[in-house]
Amino acid sequence: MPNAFTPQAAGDLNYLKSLNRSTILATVRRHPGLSRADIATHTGLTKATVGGVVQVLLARGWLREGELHARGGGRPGRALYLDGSRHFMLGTEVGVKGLRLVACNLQGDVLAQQQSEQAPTSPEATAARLAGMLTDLCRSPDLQSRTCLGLGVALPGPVKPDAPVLRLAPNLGWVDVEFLDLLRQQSLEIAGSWLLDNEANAAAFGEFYFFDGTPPESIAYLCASSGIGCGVVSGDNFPFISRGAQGLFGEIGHTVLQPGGAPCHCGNRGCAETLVSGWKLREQLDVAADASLSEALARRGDEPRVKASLAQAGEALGWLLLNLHHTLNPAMLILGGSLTRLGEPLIAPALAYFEAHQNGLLRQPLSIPVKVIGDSTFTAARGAAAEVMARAAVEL
Amino acid sequence: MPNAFTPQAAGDLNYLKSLNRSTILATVRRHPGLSRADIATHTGLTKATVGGVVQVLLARGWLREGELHARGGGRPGRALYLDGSRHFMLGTEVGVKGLRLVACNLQGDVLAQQQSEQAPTSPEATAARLAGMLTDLCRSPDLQSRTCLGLGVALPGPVKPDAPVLRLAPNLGWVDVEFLDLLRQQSLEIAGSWLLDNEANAAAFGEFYFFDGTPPESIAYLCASSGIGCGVVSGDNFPFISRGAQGLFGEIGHTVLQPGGAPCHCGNRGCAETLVSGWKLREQLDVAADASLSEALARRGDEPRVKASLAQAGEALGWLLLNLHHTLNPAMLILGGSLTRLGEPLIAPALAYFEAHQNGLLRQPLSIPVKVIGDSTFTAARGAAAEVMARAAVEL
DNA sequence: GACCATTAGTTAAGAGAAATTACTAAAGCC
DNA sequence: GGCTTTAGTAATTTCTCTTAACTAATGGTC
Repeated sequence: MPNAFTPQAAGDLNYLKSLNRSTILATVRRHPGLSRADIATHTGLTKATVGGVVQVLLARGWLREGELHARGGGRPGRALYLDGSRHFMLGTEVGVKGLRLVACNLQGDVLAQQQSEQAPTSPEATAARLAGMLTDLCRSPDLQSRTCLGLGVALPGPVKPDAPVLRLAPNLGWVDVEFLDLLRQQSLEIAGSWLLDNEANAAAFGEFYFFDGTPPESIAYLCASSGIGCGVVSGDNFPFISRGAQGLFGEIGHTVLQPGGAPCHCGNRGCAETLVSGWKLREQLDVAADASLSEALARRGDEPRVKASLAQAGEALGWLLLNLHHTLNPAMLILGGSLTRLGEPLIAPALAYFEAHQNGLLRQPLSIPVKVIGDSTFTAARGAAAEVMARAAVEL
Repeated sequence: MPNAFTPQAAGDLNYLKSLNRSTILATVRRHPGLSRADIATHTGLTKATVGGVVQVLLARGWLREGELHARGGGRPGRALYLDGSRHFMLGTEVGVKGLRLVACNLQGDVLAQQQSEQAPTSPEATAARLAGMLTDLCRSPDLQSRTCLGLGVALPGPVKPDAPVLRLAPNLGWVDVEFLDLLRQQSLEIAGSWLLDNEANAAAFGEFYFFDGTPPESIAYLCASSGIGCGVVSGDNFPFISRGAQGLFGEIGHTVLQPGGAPCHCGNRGCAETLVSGWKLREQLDVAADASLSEALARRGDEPRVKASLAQAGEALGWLLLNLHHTLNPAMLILGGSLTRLGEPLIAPALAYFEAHQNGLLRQPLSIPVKVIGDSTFTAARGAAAEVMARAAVEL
């Protein structure tokens, strides 16, 4: 797929340097413990080049040297790891139901987290509240000795592909919000670069960037909560987020599955969200907007009506997974969002539908793995932090 | 979206040079008649760099100098154009109904074309037949004074993303065919690099690469013929084809629109192809496999059954366009493939459906242009030739 | 018509990055 | 201890882009 990190106009030597630095960093990220020599063979760069870049990264606290490991004869190589002790990135998610904040180190470990279950109101008030929580979070003892690389904000709606502007968050009622500017007016003292992204994109990016082990060629993260969104990330050394012309890539909640079906808030009928989404389940099962959907349905799990609704919604979710796969063909599907907390009654039929229908395109099993994140409370926030790290690596 | 031209492992100076050369070439391609100075301001490169690259491109016959154009005072700039007279690329499409061949110059003009309406049989026999036709085509007088940059072959099925192997062409009955190897055994004398791609990808690439005027940020080409496929191309200077993990990106013909609907040859039920596709229309309207669908239906255009079928299929096509848009958000949609020859009875309802439903995601008109290619006989073949040119530009 | 301002394009020198080569460092093996 | 092997560094070379100076060509002005 495309590449996140292509020079807009043309390339100078600076770009080349940045490219190689990011490549080396990505190699260590994916294969912790490699030596300089390993990196050289792995990336195709020469020992000398790798050595130079590694020196810079060590000096800046992005890498640390580990133990020696001998391999038969010869001088043993010095293992290299991401240094998780010198920096941190802030990530936040402004969700329909509340705010989530995390601070991560370079390895993706969460150093501190915080959440508020109070639903956002206006953009301005939310920015003020978020600023307060961020200030609190930054007081965590574990962060004091570290350098901040920046702040990422995830929002539940499409974001302009070329500017940090939220275009529309239907479930918040926000339109064309330049949220970072509102935050800046709060005179926050947060160093580094700030960025804004859609929650599904951020979550997808985080799952890809901080993947345990060698990440797949690409992933699609399906975010099922109040609405249904999807983020796609791919790319070897520069994870790339597919955004589309207007930032609407992955707005699969409004793909039409039943022409003439139930009306959707987008104006059409029979959108995917009218079959499976938080707002639809609440409507169908009479759960109040301020109550927790998962708790309410857990209590009422034995009601036939609840069972049937969840099974039906689950099947629709599987249907969406299938169409997503046949359209984007990601190497891995990840299912997250608050709806995964509804558990087996929803997830099992979704996976069953997908498993039963995914083959056929090549007349052989495709076996695309589907990973379900049971608790994705901080997934998008952590992903926003990952985006900050990726940008910092380029600008280093 | 991602970027076609990212170094797999790491970047050397060679890569940088190639990057800038391609950028400059892309600038001339998109804005014929620019001077060196214009290119410099346009790309951000310096006059010196541009001058050097242009000299090389002139020497190799990729560019030609045109007239002077004065702009007020000062020395007038020398217009630069792609040189359409020194090279050519060969492109072929192995279609379900026959073979199509074109030779293009650097500007995308078709210098020679040829087609055979005889359906392909085995891969080996088809390679032999194609080789003969290619040899014929290369005898065209207009090609004699030119250098061949290579050969591109488009096939109706998914191709491995990292190797020139056709994985499956259901409508040809081919499985895992290394078609370029079969062609090589024909001892063809065609210089340059050879490549293989899916027909929708090739067509999409060609429409993007040889776009008249400044191309949109990205395009999705929906190919409606025997089956339904889709190709997506994006990227500024290095048009990138989205391929997915297994080369199945854009296999939207098998997205499920009606669970439990009519059976599809892929094994599932209710795939998009069961609602709109060449094979479905033939089945529905009793058109023999060896007859021309468009001619048969043109004759029978007044039958209510034909009208109803086409209207229904057209609406399904619009539905597909809509879901494609909401999933990929391309800046432009192009509708091609042999089914567009069925004309208004099919196309009008498709466009009407799309127009009526495309808005809503941002609460404002999205106005994604939809371009219909009435006769796309040589579109995929020309696109394959475009891919050859793009590769040659990188390897130059 | 000489001169100047302005823009286009080339040439030459300088800076930066990676490749090549040669070297030092540190281990195992004999 | 010496040899072999591999890791990492240092010096040199090569390549590319940039900077700056220069030449080229035009229009405008006195």
